[in-house]
Amino acid sequence: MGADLALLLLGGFRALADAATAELARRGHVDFRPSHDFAMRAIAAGASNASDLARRLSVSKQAAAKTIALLQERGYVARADDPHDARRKLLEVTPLGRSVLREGEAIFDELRSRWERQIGAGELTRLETSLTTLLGPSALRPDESGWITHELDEPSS
Amino acid sequence: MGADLALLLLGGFRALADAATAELARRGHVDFRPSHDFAMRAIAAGASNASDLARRLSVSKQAAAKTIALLQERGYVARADDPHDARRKLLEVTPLGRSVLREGEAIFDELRSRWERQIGAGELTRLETSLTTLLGPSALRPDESGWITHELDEPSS
DNA sequence: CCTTATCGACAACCTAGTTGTCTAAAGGAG
DNA sequence: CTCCTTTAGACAACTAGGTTGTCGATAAGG
Repeated sequence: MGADLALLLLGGFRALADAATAELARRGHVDFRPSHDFAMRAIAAGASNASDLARRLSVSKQAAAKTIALLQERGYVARADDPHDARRKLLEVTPLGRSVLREGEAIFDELRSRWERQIGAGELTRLETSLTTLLGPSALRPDESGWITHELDEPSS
Repeated sequence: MGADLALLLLGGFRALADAATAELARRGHVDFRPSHDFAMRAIAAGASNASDLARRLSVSKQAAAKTIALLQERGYVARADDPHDARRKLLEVTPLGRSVLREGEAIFDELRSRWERQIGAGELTRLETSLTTLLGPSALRPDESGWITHELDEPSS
């Protein structure tokens, strides 16, 4: 049935995202969600102020500002005055921010390896190839292609 | 990279869910989201009151009550007094509710066929088999296995 | 009969968004 | 150099979809 396909895809994402969130929490990054990761990556990739970040994430400036405030509060990004434009506040990823990004990548890689061991490297590559064909390569660039997720709930975990 | 896998799965779900939501809207069911569908199916499957629905969806009674209020307001479910228990309000799926469920199924089936034409029936079955292996069969029963999604955003669409 | 459990409603709050309004600063046209 | 427009970011007020805690009414069991 068609709906089952959607459920499988969602279930797959949630399994990975929940496991990653839980593992990050275990390592001290409590409540660091996928959307925070997206935002951090956009900042690391060059979004140097709130308005720019908003554009890259395709959300309102206000939503971006709230995310920045949260990331700043937790020490993942820092804001400084822009010497060339008094309106702007320059965004910067802190060492803590860089470490959470690195750890996030490592965790996802580890989760992928786990799946590889379960169904085989070939089968997993095949799955990725199929999905890439279906979605187009733009699916991998959320911060440039104009979609962003709402947060997915933490289950009982 | 591991994170890409997660993005592909999320992208796949979103592609299906957004297309289905848009198509339902086109057919007159405006703002009918996946979570409404989950709730309706749980009711159709026997959740006959708010507390029961809450348990099946693994959310609080209050969250279930809000969803019911919305579905009732739009005419998808009806509530009547329970003759055997004055505390309960019996939930019932209206003809309109049944029709939206039928249409939802048909739309998802059609979307799946479209994917089948793109990558081939064998490849799609393979993808579903892999995901089922990875997630276990419980992934297909969201209303019984204890997870529910937050809503996913409508993108620019 | 009385205690305990359950149903559904209420108020208050959280998170992650939205739009609209506003000030201050930047920058281009004349 | 001065206007006019654009931009950055902050504020308030709102929405959706959740949460917890409280409460009154009803049901059910010792």
